[in-house]
Amino acid sequence: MIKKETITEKQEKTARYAKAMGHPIRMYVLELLSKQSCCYSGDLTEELPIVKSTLSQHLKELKDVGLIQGEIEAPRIKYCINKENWKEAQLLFTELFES
Amino acid sequence: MIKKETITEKQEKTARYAKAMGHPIRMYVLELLSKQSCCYSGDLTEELPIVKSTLSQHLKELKDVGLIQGEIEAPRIKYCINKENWKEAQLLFTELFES
DNA sequence: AACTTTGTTCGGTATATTACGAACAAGGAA
DNA sequence: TTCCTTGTTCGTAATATACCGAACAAAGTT
Repeated sequence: MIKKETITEKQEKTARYAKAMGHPIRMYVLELLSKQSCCYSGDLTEELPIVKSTLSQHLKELKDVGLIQGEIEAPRIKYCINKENWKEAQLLFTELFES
Repeated sequence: MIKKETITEKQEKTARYAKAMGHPIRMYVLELLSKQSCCYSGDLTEELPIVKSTLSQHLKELKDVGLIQGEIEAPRIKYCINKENWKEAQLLFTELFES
């Protein structure tokens, strides 16, 4: 965490979102969920060249940063975009690119 | 590098840009350059809480991914946005968030 | 209760990232 | 030529990331 007021909270937040998006697997999941409303991680394990434990870690990262959310639908978990934060990220990136 | 056609080239590229943007220092530099047309890294060293060698590494990363470019203006180097790639990144992120 | 399915956590390993200071290179100024 | 300024590269260290397989936990099925 940078502590010198040169860097704004906004920049920190944008960077945090960008970092979470900075991996092909996570980018894939985000794009999928942004078009498809929801998915189950079992589906992802089949499509993606990684084992479930690794996928779980990537999903956790996306959850931790707030870009997705999971809802238990036993025995599976349904993932979707966290619309509020997704919108925030969209705004942050739009502002960045338009300035 | 993921090699299983699930993940598209576009997603790989977007993730690559996102990763480069995924650090507060680099985000700061990008935002500055996107509004200000150019800057010199000496200015950045004064504003930012890092030493010049660390800054040099961050700038190299942004250069390597193609988001900025440097022009020698001895004895300094003038940095600006690489407009072509910046536009590409903008497009990729816009598409991602709008889909 | 025993089994199955689904996903997380743990332990371990390999590689990448971030950071610093020292040393080096390039070029202008004295 | 000898400084000085600027920025890169090198060596090093601490921490983070990415990945796997095995073990574990939760909850529905048989």
